[in-house]
Amino acid sequence: MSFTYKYPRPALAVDCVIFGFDHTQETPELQTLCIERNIAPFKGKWALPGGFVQMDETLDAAAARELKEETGIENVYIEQLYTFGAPDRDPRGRTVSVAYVALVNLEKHHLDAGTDAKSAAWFPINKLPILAFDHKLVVKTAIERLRGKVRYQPVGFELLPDEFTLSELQMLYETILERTFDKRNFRKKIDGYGLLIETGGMRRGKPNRAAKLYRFDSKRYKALEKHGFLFEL
Amino acid sequence: MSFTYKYPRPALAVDCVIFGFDHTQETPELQTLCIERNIAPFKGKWALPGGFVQMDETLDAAAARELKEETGIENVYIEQLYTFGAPDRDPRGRTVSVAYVALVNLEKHHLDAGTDAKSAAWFPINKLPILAFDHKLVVKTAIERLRGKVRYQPVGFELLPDEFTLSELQMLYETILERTFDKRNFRKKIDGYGLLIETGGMRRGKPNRAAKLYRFDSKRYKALEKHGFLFEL
DNA sequence: TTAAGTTAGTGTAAAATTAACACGAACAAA
DNA sequence: TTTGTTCGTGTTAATTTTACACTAACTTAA
Repeated sequence: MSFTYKYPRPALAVDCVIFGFDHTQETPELQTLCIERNIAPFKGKWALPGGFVQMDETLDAAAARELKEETGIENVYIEQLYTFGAPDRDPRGRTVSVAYVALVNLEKHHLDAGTDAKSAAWFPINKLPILAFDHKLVVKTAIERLRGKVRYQPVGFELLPDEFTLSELQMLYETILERTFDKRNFRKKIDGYGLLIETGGMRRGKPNRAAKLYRFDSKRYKALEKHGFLFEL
Repeated sequence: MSFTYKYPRPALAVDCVIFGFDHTQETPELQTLCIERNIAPFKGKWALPGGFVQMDETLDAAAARELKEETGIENVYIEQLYTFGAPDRDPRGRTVSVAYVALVNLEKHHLDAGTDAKSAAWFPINKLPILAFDHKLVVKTAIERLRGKVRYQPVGFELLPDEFTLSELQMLYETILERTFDKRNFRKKIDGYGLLIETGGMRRGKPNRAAKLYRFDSKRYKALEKHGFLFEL
């Protein structure tokens, strides 16, 4: 390969902020998956899963690969967040990191599925440990992005199981946005978008009235999206 | 410097989508500044201003530096957009580019101010020339970001001169969002935010009634922003 | 089997916001 | 002084958002 630009280059990494939500908890919290580093720098400290970009893969592919390698998670919603490039953010030398956000349902993604899972753990976003590098800033940026995004794009469903109840959906939004919604108004609004399909199933097992299960109609959303459809919560 | 990661690294560049708006035109269009490349690859083709990131500068600094070097523009609004990393996007070899968006007022930023200005030109976003690399995609992404952002954050003012009329402001929003607003409703809404200050000056010179000049109260906006203030158009 | 406890599911009315709409005032040029 | 053009201003109807309470359905324990 002939490349005219031969000056020193920063190393290029990807890091993933993985948001997990457990709809089975009474008072669920938004959680983030962290990895305990077993090499220097920051050996023994918690950090976001991530690693270096290879020469022949896209950034998205690198993020998906690292996600799978370090946590066992794959086939989930993932999108680019922001690129962090402070010259001193990695003590080993100049490293620029393209951060990604992934959304998963906690029930589906048990940690024991991961290759390297012993050193991984979920932390509620309000009780994060001290993180390596500038990962605290990365998580903060990711939370802001999620809060902004969830209001005008129906990505919240990515945090729920395929089938969910309306109460679970409401709880999810209340958790992310740190506010409450009126139950009837919330249902009216969601109903108005026509994006949920009753599956016919019911959520049973708790000592109260069973709740109908729904799934998100992503086909219909994609069709509407093209014609300038606006989701807003 | 001891750096444990010694594998091949992508080159790292920054590119700038500079949006310019000329409020003096009768039917203004949003424009983008392009540079005619004088080196291979894509020699003689139009491209976004940009260049490689140096080892000791932040990404923001690299974007600001390239902006100044290639266009003479400095001290303007600039923010990171997205990072493009398709393996084949640069024929010289793997190059990842962190794209930025800058907003300027066309009247203020004449091209002759730039060092290298002879090869730079503004193009209306609907009449862009064929662009080098994946810069068409970069511009498309930038337009989408601008359209989304302008509606819930008062960044539009960056495209106007310091003092502007309400009609100019309305025309700006109509141009960006490709829709019209009712004059009285638009003014009512803008007025409601209390973010404009009458400067006392008037825009004269046209054969019609003179218009009051305003400036954006960025101090007040910053103060309100902290307490969860919402701008929305 | 029945009672107690808990969450699911549903409608209406008031308040707030948004949308529609027209004309006299002010200025420059002819 | 007339003409052409943009500036600046309120009200009403329509729509959207908010506030609010009870019965239904299920499980568990008595």
